[in-house]
Amino acid sequence: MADVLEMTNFIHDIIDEDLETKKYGDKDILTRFPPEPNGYLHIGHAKSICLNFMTAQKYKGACNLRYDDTNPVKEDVEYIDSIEADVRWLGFEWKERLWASDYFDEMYDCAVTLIKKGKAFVCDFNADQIRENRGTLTEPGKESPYRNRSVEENLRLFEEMKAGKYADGEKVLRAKIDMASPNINMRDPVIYRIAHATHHNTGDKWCIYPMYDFAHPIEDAIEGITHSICTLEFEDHRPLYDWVLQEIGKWPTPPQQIEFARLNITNTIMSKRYLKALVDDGSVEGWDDPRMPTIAGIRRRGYTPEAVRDFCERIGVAKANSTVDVAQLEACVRDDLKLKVENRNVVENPIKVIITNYPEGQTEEMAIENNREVPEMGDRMVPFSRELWVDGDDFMEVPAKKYFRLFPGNEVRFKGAYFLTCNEVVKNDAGEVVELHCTYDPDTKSGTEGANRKVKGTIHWVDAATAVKIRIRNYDYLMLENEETGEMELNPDSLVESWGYAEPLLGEAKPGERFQFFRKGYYICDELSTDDEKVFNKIVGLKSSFKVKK
RNA sequence: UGGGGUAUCGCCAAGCGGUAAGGCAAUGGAUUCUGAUUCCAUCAUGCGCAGGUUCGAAUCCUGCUACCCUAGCCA
Repeated sequence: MADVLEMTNFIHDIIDEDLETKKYGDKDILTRFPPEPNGYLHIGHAKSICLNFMTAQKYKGACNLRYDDTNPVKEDVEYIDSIEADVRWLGFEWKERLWASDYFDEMYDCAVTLIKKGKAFVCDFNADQIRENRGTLTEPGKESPYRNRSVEENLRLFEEMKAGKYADGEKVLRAKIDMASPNINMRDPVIYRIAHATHHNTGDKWCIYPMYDFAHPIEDAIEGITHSICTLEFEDHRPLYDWVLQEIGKWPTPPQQIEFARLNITNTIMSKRYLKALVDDGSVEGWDDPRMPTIAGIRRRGYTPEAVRDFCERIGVAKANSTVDVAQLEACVRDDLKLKVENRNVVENPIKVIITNYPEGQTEEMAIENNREVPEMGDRMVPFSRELWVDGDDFMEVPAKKYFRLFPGNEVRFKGAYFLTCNEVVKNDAGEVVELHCTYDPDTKSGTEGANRKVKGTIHWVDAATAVKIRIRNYDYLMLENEETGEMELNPDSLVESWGYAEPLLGEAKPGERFQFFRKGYYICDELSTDDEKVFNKIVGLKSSFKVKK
């Protein structure tokens, strides 16, 4: 775990001050996580979830889960289940689960209030006309000719909009603020639009729907949110957020919006749109493909919620745009897994080892610790006999510099067993190494005096007679940064399937179980596993200062 | 070109006028029945740039520069 006493950030500073000045009286801190139900949550959302829920926890307050479902044409209930599962998986429980659409009545009343105050008007402009009159970044906009309609007329027209008298786009309700404002969001923004669409929650009750800028502050205020935390791009919207609440005037201590920088990670694309494209064109196997940065994906990949939470704490919260090195995430995963997970012997690209001086037909049960760092995990018994498999990476006919595993004439320790010396290399017609003839030193059995002799290399092995064949899905980054262009590109080698031999115990692995494959990395038994074939996903590799050059 | 933000080690990030935390990465070394882990050590006379104020500035002032957001009836 990160060696941090207590994570704080600038948002906590703001809250501390608000508490000090009793800005919200004796009210508890209340935050909210407000996803729009239009896709799967990703690791970027995890940052927001952790921020909102952990901040609430820190101040002994609470956090609501609220679906921001104000646009019926873009949203779908199919995402609801995954969103809730993801938040819960991360280890958080919301105070209330709410829908923005439940406030449609109240929002309508708020709009009427604005109209009555002369702060909102019905505009007959279409989208193009509104854009043409909005002005530019440097030039002020022009006021709509409908801007000065009487309160009575506006009331009547808005009522008619609600009643379905007009087609989509025919009229909108606009806030009457300032067409000359340097902040374009304040140039009479649209706050209600007409959309004859069936809403997943309210059905056909409404044909007018509030815009985000109008709806969100009201949603927050109704729930009594104290701190409405969102991402940086909404900074320019804050004056409008405050304006809406101020003008409606129903809430004496309105919530305040605070913005922070969204998460970017190297070799990772966070765009929902892009991720959806990968799913749709078959580049990945689905939203929960273990290579995806979605929460569903990293869960299936074998990452733990503890690791993700730790990551979110370690990276901090600030307002500077940044891109976190993916190694930071991986470090969190390794840190969490290393003390939780048992070791297993697995070999890939296997090479047969025959111990020429070991009695035929004999088998010994070798005790091997499950996790050297955690003795409480105990030992397991692994069969050892005359014929074994070793990993293709653990033998080099011509050893590289500083290579101290198996090569002709070299003696190495077979983890938990004996010292073996490679004497003879047997190749097939194609010149590939298929078999190694070795001799073992009977006086070096693990746990005995003779095993204390120093030897440079220790490798793992699998008993050939009892080996279990498994399928291994080795993952690399889905996206890679092109070194020349800096652009992110799909990595064609993001999934490399292989097979290997495993010690017998692994044949009983259950989906979801995680292991460290000795010397290789962390793996999780995938959902695809059957009794006949076990499938393992690579979670993350071990750090290694030695790479075999092939 | 208006407005709003942000600039501290390769990557995150503390710092809020008293002389640059921490994490990741990297490097060197020790231990090791995983080249893992663990452990020790190294890693910004420097805080976008240039001036100024001050006994003292990453922190205050002035002027620049770079990057991000912003002209949806999306959120």
